Amino acid sequence: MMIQDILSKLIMEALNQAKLGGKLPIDGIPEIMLEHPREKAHGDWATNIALVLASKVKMPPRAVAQAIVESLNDTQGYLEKIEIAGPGFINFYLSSKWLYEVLSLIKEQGQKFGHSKVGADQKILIEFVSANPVGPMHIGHGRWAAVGDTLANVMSASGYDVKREFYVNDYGNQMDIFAESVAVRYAELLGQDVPFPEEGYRGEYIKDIAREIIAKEGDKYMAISKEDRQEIFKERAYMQILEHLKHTLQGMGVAFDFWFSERALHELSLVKKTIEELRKRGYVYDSEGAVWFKASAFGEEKDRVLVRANGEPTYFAADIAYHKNKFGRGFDRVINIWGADHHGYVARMKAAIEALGYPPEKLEVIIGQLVNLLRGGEPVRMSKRTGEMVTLDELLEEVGRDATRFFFLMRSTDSPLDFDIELAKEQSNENPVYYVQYAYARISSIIRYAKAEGIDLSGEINYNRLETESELDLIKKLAEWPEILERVSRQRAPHPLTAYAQELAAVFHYFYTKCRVVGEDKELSTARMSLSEATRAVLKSVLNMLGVSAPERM
RNA sequence: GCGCCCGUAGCUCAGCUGGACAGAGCAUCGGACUUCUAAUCCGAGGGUCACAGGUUCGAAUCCUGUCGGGCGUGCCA
Repeated sequence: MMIQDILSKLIMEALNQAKLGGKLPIDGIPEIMLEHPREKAHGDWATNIALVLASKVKMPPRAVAQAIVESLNDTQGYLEKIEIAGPGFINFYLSSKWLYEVLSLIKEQGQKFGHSKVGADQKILIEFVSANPVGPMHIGHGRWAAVGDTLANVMSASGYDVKREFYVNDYGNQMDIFAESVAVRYAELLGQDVPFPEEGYRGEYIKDIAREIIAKEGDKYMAISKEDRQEIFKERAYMQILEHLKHTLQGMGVAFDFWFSERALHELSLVKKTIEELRKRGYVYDSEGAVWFKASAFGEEKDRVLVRANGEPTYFAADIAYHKNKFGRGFDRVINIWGADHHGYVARMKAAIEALGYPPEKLEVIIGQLVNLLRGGEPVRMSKRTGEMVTLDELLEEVGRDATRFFFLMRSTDSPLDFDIELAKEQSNENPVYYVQYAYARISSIIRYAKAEGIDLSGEINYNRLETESELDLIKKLAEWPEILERVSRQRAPHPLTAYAQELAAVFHYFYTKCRVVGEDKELSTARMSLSEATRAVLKSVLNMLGVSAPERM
């Protein structure tokens, strides 16, 4: 049971007690809000309950607070002190007894500390990245890879049953253009003069694919028809890109549970069937030779095309079928991570889901703002037209996985991210990744030393020897970890993790300068060693969630 | 035009369902290594929370409007 729950239960009991004693004429009990005060001088936890109740019971807030405090009965001795402060806040100061219990809990649970069952085994599907299989991943994909993977890590720790999925858009027009691009480069390399398609993919990698075909099989494909050539090249190039995507994701430390092919939807007629179902439900009509979805029935500004006049279904139609399939697979919630350039698509997708009879809130879409790549403060230009861009592979190569992931996870997804390559590469104090990793390496070093000096934690540990401010602050920071995990899960936003990692590292570094772990006093050394071990376990958990390595030495 | 996101210290950004004198990192300035990792620590300066109204006992946070930036507004994906 987390300390908030304990406190909130105590307050609730106090309210009932005060009511029975005639001190507070309340009807119901409002939700009890507890927070960490900004100021350390205001205690470890505070509640505004008296301020909330004051107007209802027509009493001055401080008098309400007084009545509550008088009725509060801390039987377990978790509280050191309770104060009424300011306009009527009640401030709680935790006793070290509770802090020591946190330490023994961490010792017992190790890296499982902070894990919970708030997710209640709800089945969650997180779909992210889903880069088109027509080229290498770009920087923006990297952000979604990091965010999606870390969110999945945290939600799993919070008791959700989470699966990661990559939707492969391996169908339709873009694949044809992709194939044509390869075919044209192939012909070009063999000395033919053919015009490059207007919308073609101009990246150098297209030429590489063509070169490889030539190297392996020469010019034999010039003998067959253009159509056959493109069909063969499409499959080859697709497979190659898909392998490449998997390789890049591996470099990011991301492993998907499922790779879902758009083609499969079409091959199994699921797109057609979904449109038919929508039609049966009365949300489809024909007009101007096309088939339309009545999005306007769900408050959308206009209706959307499902099947074009040329008979080809739209991407949207396939995506509806895809989402129907997701729910059909039994997921309670479906989370999609999309770039801001797709946000106009959210409402219509939700409309479609509603039209199919699913509650639209079962689909959660995280809209992430885009990434700006900088190098030493200067924007790096990228152009889809010329195919000139910095790929995620290059970034990983240059910056490394740890810094890449950490930087991608540092900001709220609501904020556009400035990713400065030079900064991320810098192995200096400007770089928060190393700051956190250094703390980990430092703890590891201390623990190695302590073990060598014969300190061991197998016997009784007298936690009450930990009594200075820097020690207690460190324990309090460790105690926050479950709150962070819960918050990240609830808000579906991983960026508090990096902030916490930095805070925990900072509190540890401070403890390190104030307290010597290994010393003459065996009992004290053991207690501090145990505190170090606890910090190491939690820091390791944080880094694991982030997908950043925890080096034993630096 | 309309929709979504954003506007907080010199820079990059936190600020959870409104709460007590607005936070962090970097940068700047000044200190700390005979002791378990100085990739560290301590201290200082630095803000009309874009602007104007409103709701509230209380607003960076909620509502309305204005200005500024990003993205979107396809029978593209």
